[in-house]
Amino acid sequence: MSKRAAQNHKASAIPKGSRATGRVTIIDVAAEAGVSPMTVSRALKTPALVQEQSRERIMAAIDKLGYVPNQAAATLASARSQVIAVLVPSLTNAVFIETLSGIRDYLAEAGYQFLIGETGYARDKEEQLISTYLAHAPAGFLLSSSEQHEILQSRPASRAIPAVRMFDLGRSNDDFSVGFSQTKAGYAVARHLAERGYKRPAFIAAQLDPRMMKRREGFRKGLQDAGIQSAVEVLLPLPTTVDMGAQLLRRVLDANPDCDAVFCCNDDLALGALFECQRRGIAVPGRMAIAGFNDLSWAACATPSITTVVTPRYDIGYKSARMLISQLRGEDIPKGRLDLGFELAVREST
Amino acid sequence: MSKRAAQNHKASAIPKGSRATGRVTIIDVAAEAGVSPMTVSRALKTPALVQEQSRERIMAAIDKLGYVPNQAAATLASARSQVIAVLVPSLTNAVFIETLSGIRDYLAEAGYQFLIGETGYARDKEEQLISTYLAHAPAGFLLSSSEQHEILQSRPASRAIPAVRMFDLGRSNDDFSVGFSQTKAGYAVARHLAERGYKRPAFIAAQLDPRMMKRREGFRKGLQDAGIQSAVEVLLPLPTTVDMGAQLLRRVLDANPDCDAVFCCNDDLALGALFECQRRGIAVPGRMAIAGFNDLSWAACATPSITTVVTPRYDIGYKSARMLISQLRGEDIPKGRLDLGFELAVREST
DNA sequence: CTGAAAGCGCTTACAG
DNA sequence: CTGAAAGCGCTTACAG
Repeated sequence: MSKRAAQNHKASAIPKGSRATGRVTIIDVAAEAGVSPMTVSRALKTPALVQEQSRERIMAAIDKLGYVPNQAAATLASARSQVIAVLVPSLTNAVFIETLSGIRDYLAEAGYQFLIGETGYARDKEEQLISTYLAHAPAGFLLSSSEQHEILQSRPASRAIPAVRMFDLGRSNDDFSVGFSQTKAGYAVARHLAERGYKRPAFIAAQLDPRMMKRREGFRKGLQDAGIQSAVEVLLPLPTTVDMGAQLLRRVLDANPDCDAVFCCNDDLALGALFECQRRGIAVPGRMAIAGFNDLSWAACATPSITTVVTPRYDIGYKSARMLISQLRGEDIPKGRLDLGFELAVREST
Repeated sequence: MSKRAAQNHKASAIPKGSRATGRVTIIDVAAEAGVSPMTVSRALKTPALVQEQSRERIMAAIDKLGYVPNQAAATLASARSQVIAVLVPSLTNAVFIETLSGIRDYLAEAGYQFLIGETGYARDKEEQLISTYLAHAPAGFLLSSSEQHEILQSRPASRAIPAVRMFDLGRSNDDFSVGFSQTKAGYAVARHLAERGYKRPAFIAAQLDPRMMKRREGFRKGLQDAGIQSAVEVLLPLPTTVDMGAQLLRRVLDANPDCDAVFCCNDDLALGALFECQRRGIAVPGRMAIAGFNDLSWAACATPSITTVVTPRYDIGYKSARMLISQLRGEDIPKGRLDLGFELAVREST
């Protein structure tokens, strides 16, 4: 039994000047199992390289002593950590939460932890978070905007940290991204409303991030291609809430009472718009059609049920994480965009 | 300029057998500033102990070289990390997300990072996560159940890791907890319904965790004290969704058509119940009153607006983190429970 | 399949 | 206010 292991059993004198932490180390396990520390390390990381008999004795020693590996030491020695830094715009938005669930599920399988940063849709905040996280030597980054990507890629090649961009697809195939086309999704909603015969559709949005702007762009183009003129657009650079949806609908009606449909750039706004219609006795969809975005849990069971764009947000998280870990493992995966697509769920509200 | 710093400027030959990472270290900064590494370390951690002139030269060197501290090395050397492990039951529940926002805000101010674990309301999952996180030598834990607390406290005193329990209050003053009384909140809802004159209130719940059971217990007691008999209780051990609220309401009506009010153990269920009433043409609150729990964003602006219990979930996160950091800093804070209370928001639905 | 030596980049514990 | 030495607990890079 090693000196340190002994400390765990009887209060032996701590050597003068010692910094002993009392922690069980790989050295204690090695002594207990009668092998070298190096073999213990191998038994943990690459068991196939260790003789079965040694492996068994090592595992028994680990159990007996209650050994817990010290990640800080491993990270320092290998210059690689098992931590992935994830940056999302908001933590109060169900969409990103589900993406985090996907990330978590994949990383848990793969044996990684993750740090979550919330950028608040602000670029300087993003940069600050990246600096902070670099100190943790993360193995990789999962990001939700393109600028950060560039920051990481500008590092010297030897120190490059892999990154995958989520939600939106990169413009080129030069980097890794997983998502779907926001523009096409907006376009699809416009075409659907046109086909249903709505003449004066409005667009409302809050939390004006680049993705919202792409949905709007696609929506405009769709209306244009259908020969329809948008009734009105109301955009507010404030956080998205259900109540905000009610407010925006009021503004739409004030500005253009002829409006007969509204594309809400997310389901929170759509729910608020629906409640506002109910409050005013406006029939949905008879007098006003409502379309949302994301298919959050209430969209399908609202009265009336809400037409919305079903987005693959869980999958975006899961597959972004998978793409990142593949890179880390040096697997030969093609660079480029993974387009997971979207679906338009047509329901009662349109 | 040190050997390593030089490497960053010109591709000097890498010594045979070297493990140089190419990273700028505290040694490079020290050389650049003309002080010892120890002084650089002090300038970063305890600037007050370093002469202003040295400090300025050090900061200039840090800027010039682009030094980023290596947390793994710091953690290994000091046996303390700047990471807090947070365990919450679910990441798809807005309640816990807002709690995480509070935690994040306080920890960001205090210079800590955090790892988030999702227990899925399962005890074995909790224990497994604690083991995993212990390998990261977290400075402390923020937990949401009591069992884990005991696991951590059973460690030898010298290696004890501080923990604070969130949401629910501890039974005694022996440990740290921040939350409110779930039982009293349930009680308050019952008394409110009784005062409004409802005769046959039902209770519905999903995701049956201990907190739900306490709300139910309080609700029962409140009805009893008001001399009212509950119409029926429907509990399902499945995840909470809006649609589940609609299903549960249907079951209540099937089992007891006389029911005139329902206490939904959270707002997701309440929203689903409201939609189901609208679908069936059941007047709310005329024929059926609905009360929820948590005051999520839609409760106040639904049609009709939903009576609910306003819970201090952001504050629970913020103040739990504050309590934990106080402990870490060795500040003299009294052990015990911090009761943040709750509020009953009486609205149109009751 | 296994091990001895050196090193990762910090901080501790002294000593001045 | 400052610094030289040792050590935190692992993994790398060899060598067998």
